[in-house]
Formats: sequence, structure tokens, C-alpha cells
Amino acid sequence: MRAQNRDVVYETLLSEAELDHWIERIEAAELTAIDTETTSLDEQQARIVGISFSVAVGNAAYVPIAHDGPDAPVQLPMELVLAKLKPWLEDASKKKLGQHIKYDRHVFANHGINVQGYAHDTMLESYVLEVHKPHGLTSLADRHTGRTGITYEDLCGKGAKQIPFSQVPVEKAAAYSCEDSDQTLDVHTVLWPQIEANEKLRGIYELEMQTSEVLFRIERNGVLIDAAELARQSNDLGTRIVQLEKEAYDIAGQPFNLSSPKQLGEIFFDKLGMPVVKKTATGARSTDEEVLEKLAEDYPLPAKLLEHRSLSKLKGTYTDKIAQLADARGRVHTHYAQAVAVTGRLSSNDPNLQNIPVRTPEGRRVREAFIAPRGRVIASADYSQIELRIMAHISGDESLLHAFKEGIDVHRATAAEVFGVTVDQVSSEQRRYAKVINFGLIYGMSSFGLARNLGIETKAAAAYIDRYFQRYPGVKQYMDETKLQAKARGYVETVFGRRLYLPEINSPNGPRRGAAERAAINAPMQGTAADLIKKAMIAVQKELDEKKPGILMIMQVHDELVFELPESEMDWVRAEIPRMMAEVADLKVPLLAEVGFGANWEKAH
DNA sequence: TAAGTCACG
DNA sequence: ACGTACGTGACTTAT
Repeated sequence: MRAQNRDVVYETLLSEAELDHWIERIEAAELTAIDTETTSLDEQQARIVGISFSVAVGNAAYVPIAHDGPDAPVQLPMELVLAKLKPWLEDASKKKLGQHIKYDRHVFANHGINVQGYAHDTMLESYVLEVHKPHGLTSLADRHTGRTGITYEDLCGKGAKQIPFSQVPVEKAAAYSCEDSDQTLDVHTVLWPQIEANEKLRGIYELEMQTSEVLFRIERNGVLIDAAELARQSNDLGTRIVQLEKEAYDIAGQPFNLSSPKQLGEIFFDKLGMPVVKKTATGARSTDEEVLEKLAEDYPLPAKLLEHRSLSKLKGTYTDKIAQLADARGRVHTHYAQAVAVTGRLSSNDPNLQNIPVRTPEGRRVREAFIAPRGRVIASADYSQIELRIMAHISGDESLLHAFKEGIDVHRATAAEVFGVTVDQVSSEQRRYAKVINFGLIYGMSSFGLARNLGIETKAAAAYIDRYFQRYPGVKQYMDETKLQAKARGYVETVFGRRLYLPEINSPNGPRRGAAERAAINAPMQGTAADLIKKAMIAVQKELDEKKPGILMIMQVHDELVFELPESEMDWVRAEIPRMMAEVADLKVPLLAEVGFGANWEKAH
């Protein structure tokens, strides 16, 4: 068979003898690329349709197992194939690689196989080397080997006409799957030497590989959901939403779709003559929360909209949706994307468990539906002020380091400096201002941004910032140097050497360049925090595996780890988890993690 | 599919 | 003079 870009030898294994022969080859191989073809993109649901292996670039084999199309040949029985492969798959000394191995781990786990010996993941290699570029195999093969190939859409179509992989003709499936394994190996031969040659990147890559396995464990665990509680909340919210709609129609003098910003704009600005407060990016008249708050000072309708918006959000995104995603045991399994965020953070999807409401009492109730089974409890452990501590470490600013070393409330300390009072004299308003300033600094704020956030004059905000930088000159120096470094090298680094590229740092486009400059300031802090919690996850999971198999890690929310544990293990968790989280790195400031317990996530917070 | 909005750290 | 706080994902409407 001839592939598009080069000579390749791809085999389809239909007999036991052929399979045995290939098992000999992968047993003897130094490194084997694996790719699974499945019934579903949902990793918890997916069942194997076929498996391919590659042990040398240009050479691969496909084992069709569950093709059921009209002309599908007789295939080796699933139980036989998996039984023959299982010893090799579970042998840690047989090194394997893949593209997005977390997915394949799930797929094999769905068949009772716990794969050991995954040494490389081309997706993570790319993420470590070129975080700002795409990490799909098609992109990687194109960029690094110049090869193209059969796409999934070529094979299965798209949209309503898409067919399941199991109905793809075996010869086509074999060519596709072999190509994926082959290209994975090919891409690896290009990327791995680049990582291997750089000690820091090697460390980050190792961190990512180990994180991948921990994420697999977390995803597999899932979190138990109280579906009845969510249903009750949905009901309550529904009643209130309907009532608010009625009230809004009365005030507007006509019915309209409260969820349509366009219709809203017509009612607000044309019919009722409200002033336009600000425009959206595309020039439309904005009706976002900030605008509605402002208009609510003079008109009755915006307040109704605000409440309607927040309740609709809760119902539509959370109380109606989360239980739908629960499995037969009532647990929901999010997916953590490990190669999406350009700062090194994770992201969570289907469902996103990293944006469950917490800031309002009503929203927080959603967390009451994240529960532990009988006899068990939820624990939440989070880092305190992690990004500010990292700012203190990186900048080396004496005053900031001092505040953290002495365990002083950092916002209070900032307020004392900026407002020229003693720490004891700081008013709650001053502390609130200082908190906004501290957050703003992490984001590379301007005086304009600070002014808008505090609702004060830009000049006053500029004065606060000046004052801050006088008091914390190390922070000022860090920010200036970081920008210069970003411009010179095109990237900045975390404390542990993760590279964060900023392609637009020297853009002639002012606003774009400005955004890249702010990102340059923020990225080392956000990225180092991401590195730290990944280190903590690895250390904690290792300890749990060795000593406490009954304690499950079930969620990560950037600076927080959530666990489900037997009530009898609360003392252990209270002592050990924060300790391990704090000890993952020895920075110029102490790290602090705090833990809470409860029958549900809300109470554990 | 894009735009607008809003949930989180 | 310009635009203006970092990073995500999901939902709804409108095209």
C-alpha cells in the first residue's frame, strides 16, 4: 500500500498468526506507538473498534476488532486480542507512546486494561515546546514531518451524515489508524530530541507526563451529584424566572425575549430611551452586567434583567445540565484539557467543573449538589494567595517577601503601604482597594483599568499605582524586566522553566502589543501556580496510592484540590494534604494551603 | 458559526 | 491619540 507522502508498509491483522507475529515485534521494540479507534469521543463510554501499532517510522499494523459494516471481514474476537495484548500493555518495561494518551488510557481502562509504560505523548511534547501552536496530530505531522494524511472526516463524514468508525471499511480504517500511529512515532522522533536537549523543558515535560496520569485518575473517579437537589433548585429557579419575565413585560409594555441582547437593546435604547453606556467589540450597544448596573440607578427594568440573567445562567448552565451528565452511579466525569491554556493551566469541559458558582449565595447552592456517598466526606484544599506569593518570589521585593514571611494579611499590608497608615489602622475600605490593586497587578493593569474597577478617577488610580511602585520597587522592576525579556526572546518563563510564548509582543498593532505585554506580566505568575499545583497533584496521588487508596482526588480548580474520603481519614487529610501542597517547592516565601471538610463541596469550602 | 454574556481562578 | 486587567468554557440568539 502507498500512502500520500512516502513509502509505507501498513498491515491489517486478521489471523491469530499475524497478531502473534506483531506481538513479537512490539515485545522486542524499544518504543511502540499506539492508537485506538473507538465507538465514541466520550472517553468514559468509548469501546475499542480497532488498535494500531507502529514500531518504526513508515511501518504499522492495524488490528480490526469490532468493525460491523456491511462488508466487514471476519475479525479476531475482541477477548482474544485483548487477552493477548494485555500482558504487554500492562508491562511497565515495554515503552509506549501516543498522541493524547489520556484518552487511550480511558479506552483501555473501559476494557479492564490498566496500561503501564507510557513514556511519551506527542501532544504534550508539542505543548511543552510550542504552547501557542495547535497540538492536534494533523497539525503536528504537517509542521514537523511535512506529512498529510487521511482525515477523520474523509473516513466518517461529518454532521448528520457521519457514520460510526465501526462501519468504516476495514482497509480504509487500517490505513487511517496505521497512519496515526506511524505519524505519532514520526513526530516524536522530531520533538523528543528538542526536549531532551533542554534540561528545563525536560523537567516540565516530565511534569506534564505525570500530570496526565493523575488527571486520568481524577476523571475516572468523577464526583457524586445529588440530582434531586439540582432538580429542586431548577424548579425554584424556573418559577422565579417566569415571574421576572412577567414583571419585565409589564415594565416594557410588551413581551420580548429577555435572553436576546438585540431585542433588549431595542427595548432599552429605542423604546425606553435609555442612554448607551458602552459599545461592544463590534460596535453594538452593550447590555452587559456593568451597563445594567449603571442603568438600574435610573430605570426599573435593568434590575429585573440582572436578576433574570443570573437566574437563567444558574438554571441553564448548572442546575439543568450537570445531572444530565452523570453516569449510572450518579457521578459526573469532567475532562481536563491539558494542552489548551497557554499559561500551563488546565481547563475543564463537559461539564466545566472549574466554573461552578461560588460568589453569590444563590449560585453557591449548586455546590451543595456535589456530594460524598454515605460514610464519606468532601475535602477541599486550596493554596492561599498563590499568585501573589509567586510575585513576591519572582520579584524578590523585600516588602512583599516580608509580609508573607511574617504571615501578615497581604491586602492589609498593601493598604498600609499605599495609604501610609499602620497595618492596624487600615480600614475595610482601604483593604478592599488594596485587594483590587493586588489583583490588578497580577493582570498587568493600567490606571484606566484600576479606575474603572474601583469606580474612581483615572488620575486617582494612577496615584495609587505610583504609590504602590514606590513602596514595592522590586515589583516595578520585575514588571519592566519581564516585558523587556518577552520582547527580546519572544517568550517568558515560569519559575520551573515552562516557556510561555507571546507571538504578538512586538506587534506594530498597539492594542495587540499591549495585550501581549500584560500577558507577559501575568503568565509567569499564573504559569508558576499551574506548575506548583501539578507538582502537588503528583505528590499527593503518589502518597494516596502508597498509603490511602480509599481517598480519591476528584477535582482540580486551579488553586484548589478536591477529595472524597472516608470520614475516618479526615485527620490524616487535615494534616497531610496541606503539608504536601506547601512542600512541593522551596520558594523565597512559604506556601500555605488550607483544607476544609463537609458533606458537600459548599460546606467543605 | 459568531457575537454577546457570564460562570470560575 | 489609542485602548485599556490575565486565563478559561458554556449557553443563547441571530445569521
